Amino acid sequence: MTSEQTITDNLIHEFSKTIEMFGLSPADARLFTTLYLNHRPMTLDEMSQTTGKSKTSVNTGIRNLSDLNLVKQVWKKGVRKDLYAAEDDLFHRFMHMYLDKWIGHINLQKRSLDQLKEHVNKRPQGELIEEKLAHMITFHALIETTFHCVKEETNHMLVDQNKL
Amino acid sequence: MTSEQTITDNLIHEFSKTIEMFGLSPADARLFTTLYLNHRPMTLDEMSQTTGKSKTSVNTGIRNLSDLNLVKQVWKKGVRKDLYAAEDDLFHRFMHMYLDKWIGHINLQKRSLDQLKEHVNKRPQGELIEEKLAHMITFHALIETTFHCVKEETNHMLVDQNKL
DNA sequence: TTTTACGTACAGTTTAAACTGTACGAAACA
DNA sequence: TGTTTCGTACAGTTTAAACTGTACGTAAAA
Repeated sequence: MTSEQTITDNLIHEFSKTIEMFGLSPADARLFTTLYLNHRPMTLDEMSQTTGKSKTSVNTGIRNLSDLNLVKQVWKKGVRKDLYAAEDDLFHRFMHMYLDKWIGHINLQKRSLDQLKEHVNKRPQGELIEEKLAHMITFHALIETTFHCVKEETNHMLVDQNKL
Repeated sequence: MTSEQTITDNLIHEFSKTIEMFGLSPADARLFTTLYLNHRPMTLDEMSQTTGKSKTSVNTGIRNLSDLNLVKQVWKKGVRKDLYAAEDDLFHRFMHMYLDKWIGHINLQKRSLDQLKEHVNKRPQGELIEEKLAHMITFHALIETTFHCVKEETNHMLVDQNKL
């Protein structure tokens, strides 16, 4: 019983570190893992008790995870409290969340840099800055094509029939 | 003059956000960008003055960036102070730094999860956990192959002759 | 309708990270 | 040799993030 608990704790601890790699805070990562390892949907109170955090913390954590489409709300007849569950298909969900974050950022930056380029063009002096700016733009372009490639690949990537 | 300064400031601000995407702290990202946009190597004191941070902060920041191989120390005859410069070839450097972080992490986790699997195997009860654990392992495997693919691709990716 | 139970907004608190100033050891200069 | 100038270790401070408890609005139950 006790060592069973320790194994689960270890599992939560380890897996959360991987979730953190996708840009989630330690707390949110831990919350997600808790939800994922639980065999059925959980209420805010249950999560609060399991994670040892306040209900408010859990609430904001769940909102973060929902915004990232990593968690879904679940309805069960006769249950008044909100129920939440981790989404299946971990790999595709996380990858898409991640890649979209990257691609979205790069798109923003492309616009910002182009705009700055306009301003730099109009002044005579800026050869040095201008050169760097060009490098920065190609830098972003390279990142963009890389992540678009990854997105393509992961889209075509087969996952076993259990939906992971 | 003043608007020239604002343009550079904007540039630093924007580009730092991209650097942060690679997992660097805002402060470290800003420091790197400052160094990158400067046309020549800088001393700790110069960076301290330019970023408005204390020398100690700059020092630890530089150490972080050096550990990630994003910054190099430069020697110049007759100059006593340490000089630092941003590495060229931004794209490959950052990508490798990033991919290595991911791949290193996944390798660690593979070992941890395998080890946990051993323990789970030995107890009768754990069908549920066992199933999840299997999913987690394939999850890591998928991530691994993905990032190995990316590494292959970026290795073969050509960058213009200016070395970016 | 009144009562109860839930989710969430908000203000205040705790905790962790970032940062600073002083002080010290080592290397360059005289 | 003594003196100066640098980099960095360390303790203390500031700042930002995470977290909590109360209090309120809303919807279900009685």
